[in-house]
Amino acid sequence: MALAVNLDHHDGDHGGKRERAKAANRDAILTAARRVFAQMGYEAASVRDIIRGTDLASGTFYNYFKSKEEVFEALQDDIAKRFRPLLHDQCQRAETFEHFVRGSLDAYFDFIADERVKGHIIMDDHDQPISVRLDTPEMKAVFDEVRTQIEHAIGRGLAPAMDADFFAAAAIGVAREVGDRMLIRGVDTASASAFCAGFILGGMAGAPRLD
Amino acid sequence: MALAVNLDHHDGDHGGKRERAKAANRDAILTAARRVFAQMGYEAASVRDIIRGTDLASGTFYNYFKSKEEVFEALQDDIAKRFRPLLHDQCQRAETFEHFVRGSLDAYFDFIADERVKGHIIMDDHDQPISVRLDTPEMKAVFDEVRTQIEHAIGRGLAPAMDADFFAAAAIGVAREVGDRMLIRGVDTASASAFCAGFILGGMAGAPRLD
Amino acid sequence: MALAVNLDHHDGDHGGKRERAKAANRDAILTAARRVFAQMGYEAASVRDIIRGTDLASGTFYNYFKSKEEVFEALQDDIAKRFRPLLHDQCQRAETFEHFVRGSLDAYFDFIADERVKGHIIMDDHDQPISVRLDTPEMKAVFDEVRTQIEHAIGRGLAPAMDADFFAAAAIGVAREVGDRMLIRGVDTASASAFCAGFILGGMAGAPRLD
Amino acid sequence: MALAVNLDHHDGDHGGKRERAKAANRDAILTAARRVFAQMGYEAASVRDIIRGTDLASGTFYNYFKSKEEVFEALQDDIAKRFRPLLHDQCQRAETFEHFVRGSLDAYFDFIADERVKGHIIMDDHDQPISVRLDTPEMKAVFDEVRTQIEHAIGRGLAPAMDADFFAAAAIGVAREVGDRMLIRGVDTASASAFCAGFILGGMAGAPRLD
DNA sequence: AATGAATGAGAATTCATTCAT
DNA sequence: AATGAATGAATTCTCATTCAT
Repeated sequence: MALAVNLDHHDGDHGGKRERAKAANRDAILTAARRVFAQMGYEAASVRDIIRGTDLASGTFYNYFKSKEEVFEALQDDIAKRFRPLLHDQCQRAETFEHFVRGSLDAYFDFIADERVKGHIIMDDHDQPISVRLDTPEMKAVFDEVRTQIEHAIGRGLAPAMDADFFAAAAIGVAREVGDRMLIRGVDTASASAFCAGFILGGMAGAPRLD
Repeated sequence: MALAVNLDHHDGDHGGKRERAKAANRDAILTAARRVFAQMGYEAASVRDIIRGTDLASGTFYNYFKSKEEVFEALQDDIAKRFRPLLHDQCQRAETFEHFVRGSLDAYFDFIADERVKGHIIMDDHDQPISVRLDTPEMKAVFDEVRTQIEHAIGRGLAPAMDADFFAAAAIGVAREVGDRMLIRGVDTASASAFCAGFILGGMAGAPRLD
Repeated sequence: MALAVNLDHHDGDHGGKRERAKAANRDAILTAARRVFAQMGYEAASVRDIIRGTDLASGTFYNYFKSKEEVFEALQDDIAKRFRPLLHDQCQRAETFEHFVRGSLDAYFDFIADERVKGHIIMDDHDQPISVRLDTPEMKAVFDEVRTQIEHAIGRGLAPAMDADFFAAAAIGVAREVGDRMLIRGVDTASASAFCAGFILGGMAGAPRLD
Repeated sequence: MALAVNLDHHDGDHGGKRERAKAANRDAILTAARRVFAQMGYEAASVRDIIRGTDLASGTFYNYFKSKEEVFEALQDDIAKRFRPLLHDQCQRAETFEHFVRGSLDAYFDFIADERVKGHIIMDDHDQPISVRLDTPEMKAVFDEVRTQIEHAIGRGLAPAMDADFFAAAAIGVAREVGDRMLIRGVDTASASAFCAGFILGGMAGAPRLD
């Protein structure tokens, strides 16, 4: 009689080959999707484009994601998970609004430079960097995060009484466009961040007050 | 059904009906394209969608444009032609950089408000305004125009010695994002323009100098 | 000056090549669908199977029908249009229920024999006739028609007081199964019809009365 | 997840757990298949649908059956095994053809009512009963069984000299269609059976004689 | 020049089946 | 024997583009 505990070896095989293969495939899809979205933009990209960027068969995509949208969301989560702590740290330490702004900008520019280094920002046919796509899950997630933090900071009274909504929009606009320029001109996070910080803090001083 | 302008077949009157019909058909396509791009976005829109928004037959499209891309470019030209004079007037009159900035912003916000009034900005399912699509030929053309003028102005020495490229990027970023917000919150060009002017001029003051 | 009435030659070109080609294509699709449904059954058949049975390109199917369902309905209409007059004539002339039954059965067996002669009933690999498929648009339409007429006749009091619903079901069941058998054994409409008439009229006599 | 019956791996006990587990898995597949076929119809059902209705993994299906077709056949056998004794009992006891007919019809209507009670007959979206699917292994098997018995009975001379083939077809047609109606109207096996018995016996009397 | 049907490549998705574990 | 991920063929449908009329 079999008294040995019957370990069902098929169950939670978390360190096994199967599990590792699954994780690898999921990663392969996400990586391909990141590249494809960056190259073609989210709208233009098709599920086929994503799987073509992979060794996997077409049907395999659907073992992991139901649609392009779901990959998009997974990427957003991914980015948000990586960026949020960076930003959060900066915010925690900030005692003045200037610290907050500079810290956030440093986090942002470091993040996009890092993304690029990881190859997530792609060169075009003439070896020019394709500027960061605005319609990419990456950027959506980052900007949402930033907007939230800015509004939060303004809510805490770190900044003067002004139109918080417009202010957040303006600050994001500055960082986004300057970041874009920076990637085109060549990565120099320090000067880009410094420029933006000066601009945004100056802008804050110059913007109309609410009474 | 032949709803297209009906042509006589007997002559070659180049300044006559035929020419006018051609212009009318071209216009019909451009108008439909504008609406379709605004509603679905450039990527999602198909040539079919454009001709469906027209009384013309599908084949007729190709008598006027080779592809969706070509329509896009034609629209950009179109917009640029309408926006450039507005902007140019402002620039001509400007004696100080502040005048130039305020004038340009007024021109910009008036332009996007006007675009919206013309129905080019669409309400979504919940009757919320869909913010101006950034991936629209309209907006691409406008930003290019603005960038050119800003760089030109900085080149003429109207502004202090600073990173002109970053400055143009920052100013565009501010106008773009705040314009977007404004359309969501409700059109109020005066206050949006004032906010941006204050912000950008303040930003200029705060941004790092070049030595 | 062109005073001639400008006939738009693109409009209702009902006798032209275009129109003839359209009608021919539509017919080709319907014919192929008929064959495919008869061979594989409606459920098993795919749109691809239908277009493969045709010289047309895959996309062309969708110029004529939105789906397999729509072809099915077109075929049903088709059949109903051809069978209804036959049945109707029989019904008009019938003065007794027996006449009605015999006339309807004659019409039915003639119809299915005719369908078969037209090649709509297919031989299998061993050259055996594939019995008429019950799940074919043809047969659905015919049975609906028959059921309607039977219920109508019973409603007019041509038959004794009995369960009209069951009676119609029974009569259809007899005709359907015997027709099926006949096609397998070899077409002999006279004896099949005579058998069914005798059976159904006897069945009517033997079926329980309603009080 | 391993929900399948958990096997010991250490022995070859052919009458033991392993065998019982195998039978249980086979049963689980058959039960799921029965439900799925009844709900979606044989053609529309996929192997995936069947295994989804099971705790088993997809690959396990192929340890028991090679295809959907094989499950179909197994179900037919299954049904035939359950229905044949019922029908056989009736036949054994029958001393007259009338007894045989009534007994068989009772067996048939009891069988389909029973099938329905077991939940094998499904309600549609409007809570109307979906009539017994004719394309189900259940029904195929039942009709084959009935046909065999009828032909056998006629062969034994219990009925007058008539076209046995057509007679069997007619009787089956009546039972099938009336059974279908009954399920739609509401189960009342006694009256459905009585109607069919009267109809078929009357039909037999009325059908043309062979000389 | 305008028409609109035909074309066939391509996209999203599902599914039967295999096979390493 | 059971598992379930991977596979790639098959299916439905759309679309840009061509071309005979």
